[in-house]
Amino acid sequence: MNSEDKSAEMLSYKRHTLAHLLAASVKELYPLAMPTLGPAIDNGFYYDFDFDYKIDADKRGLNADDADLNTSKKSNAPKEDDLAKIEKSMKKLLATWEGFKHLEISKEEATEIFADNEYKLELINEIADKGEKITIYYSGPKDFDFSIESLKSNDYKLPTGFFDLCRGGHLENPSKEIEIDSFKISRIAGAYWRGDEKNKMLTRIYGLAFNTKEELEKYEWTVEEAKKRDHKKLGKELKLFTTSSLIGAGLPLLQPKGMAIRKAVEDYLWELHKQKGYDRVWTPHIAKEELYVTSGHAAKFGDELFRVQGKDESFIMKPMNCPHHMQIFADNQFSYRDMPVRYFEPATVYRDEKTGQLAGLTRVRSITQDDGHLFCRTTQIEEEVSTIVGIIKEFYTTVGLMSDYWVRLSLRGDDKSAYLGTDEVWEKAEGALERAAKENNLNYKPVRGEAAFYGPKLDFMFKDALGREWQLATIQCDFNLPERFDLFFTNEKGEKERPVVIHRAISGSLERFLGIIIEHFAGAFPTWLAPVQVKIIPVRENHIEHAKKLATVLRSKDIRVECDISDEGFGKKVRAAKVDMIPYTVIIGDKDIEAGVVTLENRDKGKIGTPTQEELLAILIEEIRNKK
RNA sequence: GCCAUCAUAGCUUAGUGGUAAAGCACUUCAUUGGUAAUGAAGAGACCGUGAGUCCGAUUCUCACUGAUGGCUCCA
Repeated sequence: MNSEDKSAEMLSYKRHTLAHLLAASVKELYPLAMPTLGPAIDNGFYYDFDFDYKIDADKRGLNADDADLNTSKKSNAPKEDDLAKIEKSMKKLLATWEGFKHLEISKEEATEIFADNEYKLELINEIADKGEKITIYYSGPKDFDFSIESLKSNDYKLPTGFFDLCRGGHLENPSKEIEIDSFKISRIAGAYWRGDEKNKMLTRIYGLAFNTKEELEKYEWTVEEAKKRDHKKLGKELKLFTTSSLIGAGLPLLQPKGMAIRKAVEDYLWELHKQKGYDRVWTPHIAKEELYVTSGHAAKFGDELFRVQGKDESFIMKPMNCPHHMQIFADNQFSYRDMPVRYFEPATVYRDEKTGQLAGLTRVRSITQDDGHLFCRTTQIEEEVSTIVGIIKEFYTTVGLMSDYWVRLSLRGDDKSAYLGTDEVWEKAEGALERAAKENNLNYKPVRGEAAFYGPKLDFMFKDALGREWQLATIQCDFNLPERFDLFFTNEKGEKERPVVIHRAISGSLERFLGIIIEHFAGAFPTWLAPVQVKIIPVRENHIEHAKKLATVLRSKDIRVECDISDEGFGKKVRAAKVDMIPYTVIIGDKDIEAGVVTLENRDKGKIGTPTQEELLAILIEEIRNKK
């Protein structure tokens, strides 16, 4: 083990130790709380408790008042205000924790010790079933000692410390090894037992922990910085999008400035596709349920479908575009000479996501996919996939996200019966995808068993400013839909041949993509994406006419321009342009008008020079065309 | 959906059991200013919606709506 791994391991030990300390403090402050699980995590630790555990007072050695408290309807869980108290208690307790001791016990002994804790019992059974050793870790002062008998008669707390069912991995002497200000309790949240919403919701207390106080502060600073570029905050400040409680949760509205960015992305996407043989199509937003029964989406999306009741018929808001595109294909009599057939449509679909899952632009109920489907022969998969990979690389290189990505090549698992399609088709498709990934030098990882039941796929993962990983672009082979809709074309022999469908999306969803690039650029968009590309500032009121004329000329060249005609001081107008992070500022005053030029400045480069109108146009048009 | 926190003017926030304050933005007037906020005045809020407690609620309680964070990185 190298030193880096070693120190990472020590940090994880420290975090795990703190999880125990948290549980011990909570048991002191809330004797009725039932500890469940508490691991070390990326930035610290957490511990889940059941604060409303129905108990048998006698069994747990508690008095009747405590038991009564536990039967009241109101939750006994601590509130956010109580976290400081818990943290304080932890810091006090830490000084007495000089070590850990452990004891290996039998399943029977463990069952007896944790008889009143159904969560621990579940774990004990699992451990025993796996044939692993059951161990109890006890922490406290140096000269402590404990026996199985003492554990049986106590509720986690022993006179000198705290014990828990645990597999180990702690610091040897917490009181010496943990800097008191290098951890803190950060927040409280609900969490289902084992993450399954069918289970009871527990109360999770999160803590942050790092090697030193400085590292903890650095982490908190990073989080603060990340918040500053949060797309929800910037979207509001820069007037990119808004929401309305009258319209509903998860249904964002794009302001003109947000739409300008989206349009630039959309146009670029189409530009990349139209030269590769794609055709634009358009499909309505609702369809009969039958369509989705045939496609299988009705079963898959279930209660996520929005239903629309007409006078006599009922419809469904489309959750996917694929079935619609299948119908467009089916309307034709294609020959093998026509293949591949490629459709492209940035189309909005609707899914009734759980309200708690909705967030800003990244998780919404109206999703515009830059969707495309192509129909081809198995022999054409590789070339088509390669073309799409090329588009993806070009697109993400342009927006500057290509530097931190990886691609998951999702392949069929061992149980072949779980997948649709013949071995031959799967092998061809998987091989084609992998070759396309290789040829294009993608940083890809094959993952067995990750494929959809209908075919293998390539998923592109990119990281945003907050370090969160987003699955954006995707290329999926589909052997299912052509089957379900009985699609075919005529081959060389005059026979019906089933095409393979390839689903592809480059940005994933335009809403989510907008959110991600807002954070990626922290609002300072490159010129081609900027909602306002040029701000014209007349120095005095009598320069407004010149400014407006120039604005008209720029606008006629499709340059997004704003003219500051407010009656404010010059300095304030300059500041406003900077605050809005507008790429180019053009200043027009007496000096400029006399010389027949303008003063041009750039957000990043500062003053550029004094070009003539023609020169200005050339500079801007060149930059926008090159997507800078 | 569930847990926690929150909701006051367009935005950011202060405040109170007796119907509210400030900054920015906005409007008007003065100012004609060459690189990050000219000055003054004005207008703007039934304090998210609905109910309850109270003589009286924006403030306390409940419900609803919406926002934010969290909901297996496993003993």
